[in-house]
This record gives sequence, structure tokens and C-alpha cells, in this order.
Amino acid sequence: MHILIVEDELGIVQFLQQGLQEEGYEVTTANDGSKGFELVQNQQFDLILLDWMLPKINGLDLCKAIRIKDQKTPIIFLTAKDTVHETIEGLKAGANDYIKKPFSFEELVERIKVHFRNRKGSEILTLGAIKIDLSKHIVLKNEEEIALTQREFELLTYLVQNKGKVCTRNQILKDVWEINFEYDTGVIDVFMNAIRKKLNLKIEEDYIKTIRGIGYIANDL
Amino acid sequence: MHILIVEDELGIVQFLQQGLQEEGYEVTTANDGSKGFELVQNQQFDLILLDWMLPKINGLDLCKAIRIKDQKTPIIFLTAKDTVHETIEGLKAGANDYIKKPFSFEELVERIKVHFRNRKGSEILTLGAIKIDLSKHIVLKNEEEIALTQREFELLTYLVQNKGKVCTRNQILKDVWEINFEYDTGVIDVFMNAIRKKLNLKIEEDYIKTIRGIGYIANDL
DNA sequence: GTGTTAACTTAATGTTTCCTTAAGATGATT
DNA sequence: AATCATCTTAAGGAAACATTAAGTTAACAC
Repeated sequence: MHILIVEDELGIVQFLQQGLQEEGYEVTTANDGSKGFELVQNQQFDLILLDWMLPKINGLDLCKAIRIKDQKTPIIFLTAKDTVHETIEGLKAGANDYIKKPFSFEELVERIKVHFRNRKGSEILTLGAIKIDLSKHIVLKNEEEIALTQREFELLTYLVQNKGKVCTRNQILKDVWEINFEYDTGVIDVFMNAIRKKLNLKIEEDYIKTIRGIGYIANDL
Repeated sequence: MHILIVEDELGIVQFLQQGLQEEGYEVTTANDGSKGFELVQNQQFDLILLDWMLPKINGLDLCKAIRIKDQKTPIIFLTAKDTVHETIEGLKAGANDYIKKPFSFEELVERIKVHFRNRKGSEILTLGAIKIDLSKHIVLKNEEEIALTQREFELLTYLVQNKGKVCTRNQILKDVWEINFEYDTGVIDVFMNAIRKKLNLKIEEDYIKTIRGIGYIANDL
């Protein structure tokens, strides 16, 4: 998640940048309005923090300018201008929230999270260079998409979700195939073979190991 | 636009109800938490205004309860509890905004509008060369209008709103057809077929992919 | 209210994909 | 070397999806 801070007071910028980075956000800063505008033109941000009084282009105009071509990115005003009238003006200009200085950093973080909350984070599982995107239902190896069938996908996902733990054949039959009694025709082997082939995994030394007599185990290397 | 006010102080309720109705909103009120919960269960609101201290179920718990089954509807806390800690708690419970009493009615209206703006802002959905104008209720491909029926329109809209995420058949039946139990006659296939035909989408390489055994997914290319 | 049309749903048929089985090959273990 | 588990391949059959047609419902005009 990439946040842009447009603010000219150095102390505040540093305070915000450090705090937000500690929260795990990527942060870019601009110390005047025109620099902020330039950045917005050339890059995609997930959220913008905006001061009102800025050199060159003020925050209100910048907000309007951003909204002309981008209606989506959340903009939060962060300003000492705290009259009702100004708040309203800021919101009318296209801002999504308006926080008055002095503000609590914690509250700011919570309000930022509100905007990210509904952006459904696609859950991504990894196994070394392999990524499984559950919401997109795709598998990537080295950023290249690998087409798996439904069962292959389910089996691989199961192993990766249990990464580091041995999955017995019976567990796999139970959880992936929903076969609750002992009955093994060798389906698992067939699918393991298909998965290894498609993902180009070597039997011996790669991410998915065979535990002879027991089952399989997935592991990062 | 239908707003629910959950608030026990009669004076505030009347003040809000009248004011918001003058702004053109439809307003429903509940004077305690359990009544509010009941209304939310049985009706669809576009926004909820919530007091914190309420008889029977307090606002915080009500907010959490609503969020269990509904992540989308904006919730605005409107309360005299004004410490930073409480604000944060409210936002963490799933609220989208937190306004402290006493508040300016104008600011409230503006903040309400913010939440509806995003809805209007995304009134034009896109999927590659396809545009869906929700307010005009039309679909364009390469600026040329394509006539879709109601259900076709709803299904396409649903997929595009969930762009990049797999929509399972059950989800589609639930959200588009409002069938909440497992019952698939193959309607979805028929409509998918109609949509693809009208929009001239190839099954293999185009915007809407079939995920065998799961459902469908829309994606820009 | 009735007739007409369009839209929605169900059902039937065709097509494709993939799941399973089985059987031979390979490799490990005793 | 013999045995057993796993790997590998191929083929039949089943399941899922696409497509078409027919039946049913809902909407609209008159």
C-alpha cells in the first residue's frame, strides 16, 4: 500500500513518514503542491494525505485537480484549518476525510485503514517462487501463470496451506477428495505427477517432497 | 437513498430526520439498538447513522453485529464520546466515519455525501473496452451501445464490480438471483452465453473467463 | 382486464474438459 | 534379487459447461 504525503512542514512529514512506514506502508512525500501534482500524474498511489496550506498549489486546488482525472484514490485532508466551513469546502473538493491538526497518530492510522478495509486484499499463498492467488484462482511460478485444473489447484493449495507439515495420504483423501474411508486407487499420485510436471518441480530436491510410506510435504527452500 | 438513524434522544432524531429529509433522503429511525438491528436484518439501507450510547444494544456492539453480515453499508458514528480512544474503537468496530457531538449539520451532510459520492463516482464501470453506465443503465462496447436485458445487465455488473475475483456460482445465485440455498438449474450459463454473444466475447481469451468447477471471473486484459 | 410481446427459466442436447482407474515402469528398501 | 511404494502414461467415462429450444412468467400497451 503506497501513501503519498503532500505537506511542507518538515517535522510533520518526518513524523508521518516514519510512523506510517512502521505500520508497513510505502511512503512517498512531496513538499509543495506542484510536486505533489506531478507525482500523482506519473504514479499510482493507494491513498493521499494532503495539507491545506502548501507552496505553489494549495491543497484545495490540488485536491480538485486530482479529482478531475482520478475519482477513486482516497484523499484525506490533514490540516490546521478547522472551521466547519473549511471542512465542508475540503470535502466538497473531493476529499474523503478531513482530520484536524493537532491529530492523534493512532486515529489517523485507523482512518487510513478504513479506506483500505473494503479493498479486498487478495489472499496470496506462497511456496518459494510459486504464488497461489486464491481470489483470482491462479497459480504463478516466477510471475508466469500456470494453468492448473480444479483438483490440481485444490491439492496444491492444501499442501501449501499445510506448508512444513507432512500430509498423509489419508488426510489428503479426506480433506481434498472428501473420502472418509480408507480407499486409495492412486489418484493422489496421478495429481502430484501432474502438478510437478506443470510446475516443473524435480522430485528429489524441490518444494514438494515425497515421504515414502506416509504422504507429501511442501516446504520453502 | 435510504438512511437509517439509530439514536435514542428524541430531539436529535427529529432534528436529523427533518434535516436529512429536506436534503432529499429517505429516513428511517430506531430508538434503541435492538430495533436498529432488527431493521438492518430486514431492510437494505444505503447508510447508517449510529449513536454510541443506546438502550438494549449499544452502538459499538450494533456496529460489529452489522459488520458480520454486511461489510459494505457505510456506518457513521455520531456521538458525544469524543476521546481519541473511543474514536479508534468505533472505527475498528467497522465504522466508516466518526463525528463528534456537537456537530454541524452541514458537515454531517457533507460527510454523508462523501460516502454516496464514491457510489456515484463508480457509476461508470469499465471492463477493458466495455463500459457500464449504471445511472443511464446502458452498456457500451467501443462506444457502441449494446442492448442487454435486466438480468444480463445485473450479472455483467456483478462480475465487473468484482473484477479480478472469482465469483462462485453460489455467490452469483445469492447476490444476483437472491437464491440463498443450493439450487442450480443452469440459469447462469444461459445468461453468460447471452452476454458473451451480445458483447462478442470469445470464451478462451476474453474479459470473462470460466473457472471450471468454481464460477466466473472478469478481468481487464 | 385482455392480448401481445419480451424476458426469464427450465429442460434437453451437444461439446469439451478433466477426473479416475488401471497397468506398466521406475526406484527404494530389505 | 525380490518386494513394495511411488511415478508415469493412456484411455474410458463422468462431470461441467455451452448452446439451443421450448415453456412459463412478467411487463406493457391498448
